[in-house]
Amino acid sequence: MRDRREKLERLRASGVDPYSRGFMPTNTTEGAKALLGDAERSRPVALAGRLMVKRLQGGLVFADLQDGHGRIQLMANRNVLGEEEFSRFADLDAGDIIGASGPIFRTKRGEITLEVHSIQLLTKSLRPLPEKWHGLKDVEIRYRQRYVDLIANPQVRAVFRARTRIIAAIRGLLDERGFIDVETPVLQEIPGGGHARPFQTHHNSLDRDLYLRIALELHLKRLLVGGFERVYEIGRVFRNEGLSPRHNPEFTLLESYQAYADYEDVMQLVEDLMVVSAMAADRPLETSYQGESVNLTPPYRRERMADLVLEHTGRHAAGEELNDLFEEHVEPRLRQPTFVLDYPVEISPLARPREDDPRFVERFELIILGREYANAFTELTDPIDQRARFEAQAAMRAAGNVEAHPMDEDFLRAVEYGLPPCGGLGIGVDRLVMLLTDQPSIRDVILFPVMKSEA
RNA sequence: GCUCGCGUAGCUCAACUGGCAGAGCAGGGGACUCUUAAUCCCAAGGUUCAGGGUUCGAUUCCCUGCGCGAGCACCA
Repeated sequence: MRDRREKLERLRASGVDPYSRGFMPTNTTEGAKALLGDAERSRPVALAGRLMVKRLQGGLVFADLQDGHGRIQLMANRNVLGEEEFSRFADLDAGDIIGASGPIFRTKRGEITLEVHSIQLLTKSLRPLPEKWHGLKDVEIRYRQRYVDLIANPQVRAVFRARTRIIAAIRGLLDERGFIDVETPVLQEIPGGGHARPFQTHHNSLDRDLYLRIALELHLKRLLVGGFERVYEIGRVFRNEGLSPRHNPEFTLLESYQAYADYEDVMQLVEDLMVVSAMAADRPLETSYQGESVNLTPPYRRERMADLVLEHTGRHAAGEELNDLFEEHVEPRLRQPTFVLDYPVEISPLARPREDDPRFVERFELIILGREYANAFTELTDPIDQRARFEAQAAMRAAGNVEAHPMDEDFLRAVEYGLPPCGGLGIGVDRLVMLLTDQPSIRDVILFPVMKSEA
């Protein structure tokens, strides 16, 4: 650090701007490598990136230049560059961002290399890079200073590129099927659509408390009332809960709603989404997660919750007890993709009851490796029933259950205008990305995860 | 919030039952015209997370705090 500050001042004194501009690369490192083909030398190209490793060898300097796409070796030759520019090149530090120009050729060892004919220092780096061989391992620094993680660990960049591709593929499929991509409020008066403690905030000029949304559901359904028949949103939601390898207080949720569909149709959609997502992540359907093999090839097994609980525990149960037994005894044992069907009505205040047995609703979750990846139902469209469900939740709330669903009169008013029969879906995007990039922690798929204050 | 583990140089890691805190890489100086974890020589680099305690002596043992991780709780 100190040495580099001094070097910075020396550079300035010698008339070099250590934070210059005006350099435009003609190619990426990968593009430049491809340019060579079978030729001995290419036309001159201009590349820009971060200098990663420097190897001095007398009158030659080899260095690796890293850009957003990859790396290429640079070679500077004293006899080609001239004494002055050669020593300027040799004086560069690992971490500096530079522009380099010259033709591409192959070294005697066969490495595709740019022969440096001119260089420009674009940004001087004042801090040393992590160890070149072991990279950066300290997870605390990796998460707090993700920029360093991304410089030092190319596989981390690959994970986040895969994340972006997965989300693009999801959008692509939904767009193609006529869903429209919408944005609904993050700041809400009534944080509904799920069971979770919200973050509270305050609007100063309205002098009113607001909450960060915990789900997307109720606004998306209002849009179905309004006449949009297929909508979806991929957006950040916030839940005021503990942290774990599977929980970050802010995370990305996909929710979609499709008029005139039911949960059977949504199961089909989920299977299709899983396939396009895996493809986008370059992940085969027969794959593994953290060493455990899993086959994502549809169709997925479909089982009623009550049947699964009976099978695993020998017990007939209903209501919340059924769900508790399921979570404790069944869910952890469901390793291959399974649609668990027909949840108790008590824990599903927004879902449509089964006609043949109103103790249950037309709801499913997709469980893979003991974890939930999707939650969906045939939506409740009866405003009278919906009001009764909210009132039941409000009673639980009054009894001290802070996560019971709050009453939302405006939502009820919307449903009273007429919500078309529809199927809704929610998918935790971060957890899906974890599965498809084989990452053990949600922090590995969120660029800047929530951390405690730095000491 | 609870339990357990971890915290040593910029980075990756050592340091026996408590006995002078070390190496590699990075950074500094030097040699070297086909290296690619370059190599070789020289010098430098520390609040051992913080504070307290036990001890002749603490990186090591004890307590408290902070941070990180895992598990639990919580989170349908």
